[in-house]
Amino acid sequence: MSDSDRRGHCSGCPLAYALDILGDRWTLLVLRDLLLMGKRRFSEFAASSEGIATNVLSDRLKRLQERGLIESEPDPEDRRRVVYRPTEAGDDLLPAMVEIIRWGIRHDDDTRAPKVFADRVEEDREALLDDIRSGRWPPG
Amino acid sequence: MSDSDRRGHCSGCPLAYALDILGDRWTLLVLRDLLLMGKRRFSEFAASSEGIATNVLSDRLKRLQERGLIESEPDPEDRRRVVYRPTEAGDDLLPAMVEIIRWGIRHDDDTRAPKVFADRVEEDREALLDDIRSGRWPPG
DNA sequence: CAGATTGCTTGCGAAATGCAAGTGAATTGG
DNA sequence: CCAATTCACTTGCATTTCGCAAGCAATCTG
Repeated sequence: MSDSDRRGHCSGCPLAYALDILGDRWTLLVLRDLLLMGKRRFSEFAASSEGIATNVLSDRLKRLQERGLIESEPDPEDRRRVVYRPTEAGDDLLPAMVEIIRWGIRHDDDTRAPKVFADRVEEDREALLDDIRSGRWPPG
Repeated sequence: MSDSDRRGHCSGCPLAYALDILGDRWTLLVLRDLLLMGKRRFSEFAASSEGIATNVLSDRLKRLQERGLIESEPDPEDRRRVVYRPTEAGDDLLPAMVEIIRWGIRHDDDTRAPKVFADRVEEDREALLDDIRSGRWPPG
C-alpha cells in the first residue's frame, strides 16, 4: 500500500478537509514551486532549497494528482520528463498561500523573502494576486 | 527528547518558516478552536470532532507556546485547569486560516460549514475578519 | 475522606520520514 | 550504434512521529 493513502477525518470542517490534503511539511512547498516559482518538473521541485526527499516528493505529487490539485503529462520535447501543472483547484489555493507567506514574513525575523514581495503584499494584496495569476510576477 | 523538537529548515522562505510551526495535521485545528470557536481549555480541544490524541494535543500546545503563538495560565477558579489564549502572533493567523477555510468550502462537496459563514466570507471577507476579531461572530 | 475530574505522561505497535542506493526508459555524445 | 548520462521514480532501512489505551499526580466535589 502506498504512502499516499491517508484517512480522512470526515468532521465536515472545511479546515480539516484542507488539512487532510495540505497538512504536512511538504505539500504546500511543492505548490509554492508550482504557483509562485513557475516550476514544472520533478527535478526542479527536488532542487528547492528545503531538500525534499525524492520518495516523499513522488508521493506528494501522486496525492496532489489524486486529490485534483495538479495534473501531469509527459513532456512532448523529452519523453523522460513529466510536466506538472496546477488545476483550477490548485490555482485557487493562491490567496491562502499568500496569506500564510504574509504571516511568515511578519513573524520570521530571519526571513529572506524579497522585499518587493513583502511590500507589495501589504500595500495591495489583490493586485499582487492578479499579477501572479496573469504571470506578471515577478515584475520587470 | 520530546516530540516537540523539530528541525527548522532555515531556507529563508516565509512559507517554510510557517510550515515548520503549522505544517502538520493538528496544529491549525487547535488554533481554529482558539481563534474561531472560542475554546480555551485542554479538554475542549480534545473534545473536537476530529479526535486528536491527548499526547499529540499536549505536544502541540507546548510547541505553540514555545513558538509564541499561544500562552497559558492556570485557571484561578479551578487550579486543575489551564487557560490557553492566542498571543498577537496567534491572532494574526486569522486571515490565513480563513483563506484556507474558504478554499475548503469551495472544494469540499460534503462540507458542513455553516452557510452563513460561507456566504459572508465570499461577500465581505474583511468585515467578517473584523467581526471575528471583535467577538461579534457568530452573529445574533 | 472517597471518588471524580483535569491536564498530561508513558508504553507500544503502526505509520511516515529522511537518506542512500538502485531501476528502467529516454536521450545525448562520439 | 552503443556507451554514458539524465530523468522520474522505487526500494531498503534506520529513525521519528503517530494513534491508542492506560496510568498519573494534583485538585476539586460530595
